[in-house]
Amino acid sequence: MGHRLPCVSRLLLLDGHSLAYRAFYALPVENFSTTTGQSTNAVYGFTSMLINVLRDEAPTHVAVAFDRSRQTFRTQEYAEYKAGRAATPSEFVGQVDLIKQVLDALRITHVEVDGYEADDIIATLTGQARSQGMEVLILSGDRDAFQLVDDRTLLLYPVRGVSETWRMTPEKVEEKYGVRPERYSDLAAMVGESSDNLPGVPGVGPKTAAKWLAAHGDLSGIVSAADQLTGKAGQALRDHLDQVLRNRRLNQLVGDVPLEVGVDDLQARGWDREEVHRVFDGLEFRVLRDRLFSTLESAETEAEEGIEVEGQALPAGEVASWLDRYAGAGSRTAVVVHAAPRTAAGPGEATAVGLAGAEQAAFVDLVDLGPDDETALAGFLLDPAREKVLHEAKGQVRSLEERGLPVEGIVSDTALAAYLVRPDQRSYDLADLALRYLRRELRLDDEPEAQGQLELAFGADDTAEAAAARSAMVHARAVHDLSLALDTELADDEEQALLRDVELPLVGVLRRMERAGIAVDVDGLQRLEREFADAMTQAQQDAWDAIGDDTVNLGSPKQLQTVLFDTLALPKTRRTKTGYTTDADALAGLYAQTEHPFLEALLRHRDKTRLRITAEGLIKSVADDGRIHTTYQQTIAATGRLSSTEPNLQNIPIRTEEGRRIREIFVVGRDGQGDFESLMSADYSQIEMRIMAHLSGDEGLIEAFRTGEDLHRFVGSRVFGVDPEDVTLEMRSKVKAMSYGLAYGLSAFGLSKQLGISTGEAKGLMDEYFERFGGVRDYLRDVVAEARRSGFTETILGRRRHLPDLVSDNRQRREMAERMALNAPIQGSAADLIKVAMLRTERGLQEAGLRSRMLLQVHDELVLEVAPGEQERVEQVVREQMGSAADLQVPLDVSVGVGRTWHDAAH
DNA sequence: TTCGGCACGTA
DNA sequence: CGTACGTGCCGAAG
Repeated sequence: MGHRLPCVSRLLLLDGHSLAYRAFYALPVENFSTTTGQSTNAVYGFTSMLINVLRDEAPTHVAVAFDRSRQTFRTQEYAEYKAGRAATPSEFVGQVDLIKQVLDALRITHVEVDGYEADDIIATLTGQARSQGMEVLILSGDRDAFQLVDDRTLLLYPVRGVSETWRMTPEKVEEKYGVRPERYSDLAAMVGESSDNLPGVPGVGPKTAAKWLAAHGDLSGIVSAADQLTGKAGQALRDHLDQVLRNRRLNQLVGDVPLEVGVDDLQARGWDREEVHRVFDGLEFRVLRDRLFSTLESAETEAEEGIEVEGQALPAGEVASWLDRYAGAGSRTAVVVHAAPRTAAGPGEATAVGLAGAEQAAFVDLVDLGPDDETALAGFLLDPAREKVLHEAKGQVRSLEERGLPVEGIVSDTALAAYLVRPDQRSYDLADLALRYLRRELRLDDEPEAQGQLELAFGADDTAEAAAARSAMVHARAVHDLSLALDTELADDEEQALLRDVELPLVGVLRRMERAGIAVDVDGLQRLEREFADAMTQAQQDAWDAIGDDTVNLGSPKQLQTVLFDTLALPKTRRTKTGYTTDADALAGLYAQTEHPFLEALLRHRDKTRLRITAEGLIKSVADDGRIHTTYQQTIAATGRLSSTEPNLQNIPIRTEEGRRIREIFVVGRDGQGDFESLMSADYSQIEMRIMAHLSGDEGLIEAFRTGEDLHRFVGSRVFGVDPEDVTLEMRSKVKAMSYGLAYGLSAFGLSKQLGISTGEAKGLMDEYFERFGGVRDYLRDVVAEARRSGFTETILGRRRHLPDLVSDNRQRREMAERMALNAPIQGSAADLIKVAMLRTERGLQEAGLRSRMLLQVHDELVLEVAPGEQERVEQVVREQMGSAADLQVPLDVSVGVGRTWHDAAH
């Protein structure tokens, strides 16, 4: 795709020292060291740049030039050349040798010559390459290299860290400095170069120098005309003429350095895989090694081709024999479903399936399926011994079930597997996965490559049916091959087990929960919606009255800003990208300062609007059975949590009394067998804090949970040094905010903001906390350090999240990744636990022969519908199964409530 | 019509 | 300058 074909030889030259220095100062040294204490930030940054340029530019020849010593002809002429530089930092020492080891492993030539600088070597090789008609790319952070740029010699000049370079063409040099590249050294001689300790002419900057060069051609022209130069700058030049000419001699690169290698010796060779592993292991560069292998190996592979598939649309009566021959027990068969479009009445019913085994694919039309074929297909789908793989199995199975074809024996879901491999992708689209893991294009329809053998099966008469069959079989082939490829991509046995024992079985649980839905008191909901709407209108009128303007749209932040900060001239709030925030926090702050009635009405309007919209959305979601059926997304949240959509039932209000009223309309309902008795809500108390106690092994926190005392009271007594009974409500709430904040990477600043206290007080609070709970402090520090080393975080069940930004040279991104690394094991382990709890609870209910069923999951809470007479037994199952989902160093506390509505079941 | 930004609900 | 989500509205872009 991106890389060029090597018709013309392309030589890539790197300035090893300047790039290593760039990297050293761009990446925080404290974040890059091996367990033995060797600093590696310069090696990391250099190697990262090297990989990027190899990937993006696909050179045919490569060399890296290094300075050998500071003694060169330049220091002989001018002792102060490059003097005044700070001594080489001790952490940098030794990294250049490590870089050379990396280069050796990659079989990239590096060159250094006594008495010359890297730039001179680069100039010499550039000259040789140009005379042979090669294109040249130079990657250097030294501006002296600008003089080498021409229409076939491009300079990649790093800006901002190690991830961004400017492509310096002659035009770009001229745009930046006002002169062509061949005149850049003349300009630099006058302007000076502080990094080389070459002083410029006082009062002469790039603008003046460029103007003179434009007028007089080059530096010698300027020298000849020096007497005619006007102004102070002209006089200054005359006064410093010797210095300018000396600068010019020094910044002239040497084009004839005696070298032992020639351009032909620099041809890119295959790299030494074993040596790469050895060197990268020693450097503890796991992320970078992955990147190296994936970028360089993909460049080596052939251009992507389409999916090849062999198969046919099965004629009537042939389904059984095809299945026996190509989809027997012990082999793996991909199933891809074509479904009718989803309607208001329900999900789309399956109309056809594509199948693919190891060898052959097939297409089965379900619309006019004969009884024998139906039996054969149904038997195959239901047989757990005949292993099936699907992509996004939940929806596919749902369509098949609608068609009366239940499925058992699913051994992989390619979307779920890909999610476990890389949990923070935006989508797991089949075509994307095929490209990424199979390096195959998932082409459809008129692409001849995808047709292949299929032409034979359908002949020239390419009907719509044939196209559908082809598409289904190509997809099935992709799913089959992907499922094998993804098996090997899963990091280890633990992740395989996570897929097999947790995520895959959960698909069925979620499907049943979605199908069950939750009953709704529609009349009550409509009354509520009206009530909120009326209150909203009233609030709007009050707000308009307060400012004497009934044209302002209170829902428009832009118009609100005009009212607040122009018309009312209130104090400015926190900045956003487009202006000043009007969020509830800021408005409340303004109200506290000014008590302006508009603010009160506006906040009330916000509240009521929100509630009305929530109620309205729920009304729209009620299905014909009087219930709301959410959809759970299993591959969205990078931490491993589920999410809920259409509608989202994981963000139903609970914090305010008014909001809680919405929970009253979620009520106990009935199914085909009759009425249920109640709703039951069971949640883990302080699950994330318990996981933090477990993962950190902090004795204080573990004791807190084992004593069974109120957690925040216990922690408060330690932090404030008082007896538990003397912990005031204020102390408790501060400690509570801090405890939860810690799991998100909260800073003292953030804590102070939230609690409305000074940063100093917040800092003191955190220090005191960490003093008392040192295990937590150590854990939070170590978890980030470990993730930085390995490149990923891990949960209790081995769910990984990769965080390459932990080594970003961009501070914002790096610190964001650090907070993610801190939070992911905690939030993710909690997600692991509740998923296990769901599996066990469903199995427990089933084994106990109970009709009661699970309806909702809200991260740490399960909502169940309890059948008459089953309450006690259901509670026992739920407590037991949720409580034993994992064996932690602290008990898992489950609290249970029961009631007619979700609100009443809260506790 | 599409999309980014804002605001806000939950754990 | 606290993590993870989904949704609705506005207003600028198309």
